[in-house]
Parts: sequence; C-alpha cells; structure tokens
Amino acid sequence: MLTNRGKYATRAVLDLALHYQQGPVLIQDIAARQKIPLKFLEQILLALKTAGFVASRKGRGGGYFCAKPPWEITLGAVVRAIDGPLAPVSCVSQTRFVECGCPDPNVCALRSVWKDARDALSKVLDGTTFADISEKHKELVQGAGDYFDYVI
Amino acid sequence: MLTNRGKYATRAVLDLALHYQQGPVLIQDIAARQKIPLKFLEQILLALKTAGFVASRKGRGGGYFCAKPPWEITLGAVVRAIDGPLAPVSCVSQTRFVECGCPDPNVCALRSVWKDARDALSKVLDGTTFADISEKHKELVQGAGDYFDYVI
DNA sequence: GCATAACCCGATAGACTTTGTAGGATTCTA
DNA sequence: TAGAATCCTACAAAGTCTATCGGGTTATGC
Repeated sequence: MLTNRGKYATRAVLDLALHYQQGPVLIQDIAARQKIPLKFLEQILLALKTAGFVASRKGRGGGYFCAKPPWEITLGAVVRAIDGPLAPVSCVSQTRFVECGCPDPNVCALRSVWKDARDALSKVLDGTTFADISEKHKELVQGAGDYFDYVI
Repeated sequence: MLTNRGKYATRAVLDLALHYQQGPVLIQDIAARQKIPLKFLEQILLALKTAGFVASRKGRGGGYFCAKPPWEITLGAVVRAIDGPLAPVSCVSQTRFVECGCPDPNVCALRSVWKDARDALSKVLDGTTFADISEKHKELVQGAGDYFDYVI
C-alpha cells in the first residue's frame, strides 16, 4: 500500500503534467484541485523537486512545473522517490538492497518469488509515464458527459 | 514492502509445508529454524490459524501443521491475511475496497494503472502455492553443495 | 488423576512512521 | 520596495510495528 504522501505525490505530478508547458502552477491550485492539504503538499513538492521531477520559480508569477517532459517521468520513479522501494522485501530491491534476515539466503525459495513480484510491479509502474496518464485522463474527461465539469 | 510479520508468516507456512503430513511441528522448532522471535511467532501462527491456513494440536505431542495441502495455500492469500490488501491504493482493492479520496473517481486516470499493478502482483502471488515454494526449496538444497547443512 | 507439555490469549511498552500543522525565512518580480 | 510565492525546520498527535511478558487453557502419557 502507498502512503498518503505517495498518493498525493502522484496526483501532484499528474496535475503538473496536465499543465506541461503552460507556465508555473500555484501550490494552492494543485492543493485545491487534487484535494491535498496545502502545507503537506508543500513538503511533498519539495521532495519531488529534490528528486528532480519538478522545478519551481519563486515570487510573483512563480509556482511549480515539471522539470522534464511527462513522457520521461515514470510512475515507478515517483513512487520510489516518495515511498521507497517497490520490492516486497528488501533483499530483492534493486534500488536499496538490504539482507532480509532469512535463515539462509543461498537456499531461500521465497526470494525468487519476491523477485518475480517486484519485476511484475516494476514492469507496470516503470512502464507507465505521466504522459500516458495525462492522455488517459483527457480521454476519461472527454467520455464523461459534461466536459466542463472536469476541465482543468 | 511487507512487514516483518508478513515475512515471518510466509517463512512459517513454508516450514510447515516442508513438513506436510509428518505430524505437528513445535513452535520453538519453527522459531529456531526460521529465525523468528518465539513469542512473536506465536501471535502470527494464531492469526494464520484464524485465517484457516494452519491448525494445531495442544499438549504433549502437539504443535502446528498445515490445515490444508500446500498446493491449496497461495502466497498471496497468506500475505493478504497478515499484511492486508495487495493493492497499492485502497480504491482498487478487490478484498477491501475503500474510496481513496481522489478529486473525482469517475475521471481518475491513475486508478487504472493501480489496477494493473494490483493485477500484476496478484498474478504472481496468487499463482504461487506453498507446494511450488517447497519444491523450489528442495531443488535449492539439492544444488547447494553439502546437503546435510540444510536438511530439515 | 496428576504432572507436564504445548498452545492460547490479552496487555502493554518502546520505537518508529505517518500525517499533518505552524511559523517564519528567503527569494523573485512587478 | 511591497508582496507574492516558494523554502525550510520544528514539532505534535496519532497510528503502526515489533516484539515481550505473564499467565490461562487444554491435551497427553504415565
């Protein structure tokens, strides 16, 4: 399960992806649209900035925007940056390997299954970019009766 | 990431699967072999019993054993019972659906990706039984030089 | 029937994580 | 230079996780 932090982060990046190349977006606007507590979102955006997914401009006319094109930001990368490894146990994590404390790593039959699980998850999340998700969002909005209820 | 509870649970069930139809196994033996704190393991086995995966006999000659054949116990079921839903967010959980608080569920493009992620994870974990894992364990033990170091 | 083996069960404590909130510092632009 | 906006640190409340403790209950074998 993702934490709220993780969910909020993905919603925030999606919001920025939907405004790609439309100038900076205000934190308070993201917070309002995405239903995220303002001050909590501040922290999350800061973390996303440190991780290199978003950038910001201060002062009047400032705000946040994607630091790179949405098709180069994967869902997996954002989740990892905010909530940590995708792997179900640390001993099969490619990004942050740590021994898991099992009796004998050389004869651990569970490990290969955890590895498969991590790979399956990674295949989906690392294979999906925020450009894909933006596209999907626009389709859904088009299909959903009254377009103007959802326009951003 | 699984909790320790979850990791321990899967190791405990595997231990019992490896002793399937060989009579009850003592908690303390499982704890020693699998490197699990004894009293913590007690709690976990109780939970696994409530969930129907294992059964027990009290008194002298007692212990724990699989409540059903290992090929009918999936890794996914055990993980869900101990650590909760596999789904990355609650709104795509088949076992414990809860709204996730996103702005508009009807137009949530993230949701379908989370769904794919859950399905991918489920495919691996629900597709693997403790008979499979036992089999794998035995292969690994055979392949690992000195067989007698690992025999259970 | 009694001693003992073994599981059963609830309470609880310490550490850690999560989820925000608060308040101000800094920086940029008009 | 005013004020708009991000930046940064601290912290508190709540929850979760990881065990540990101490006894209660039940079955077995002599």
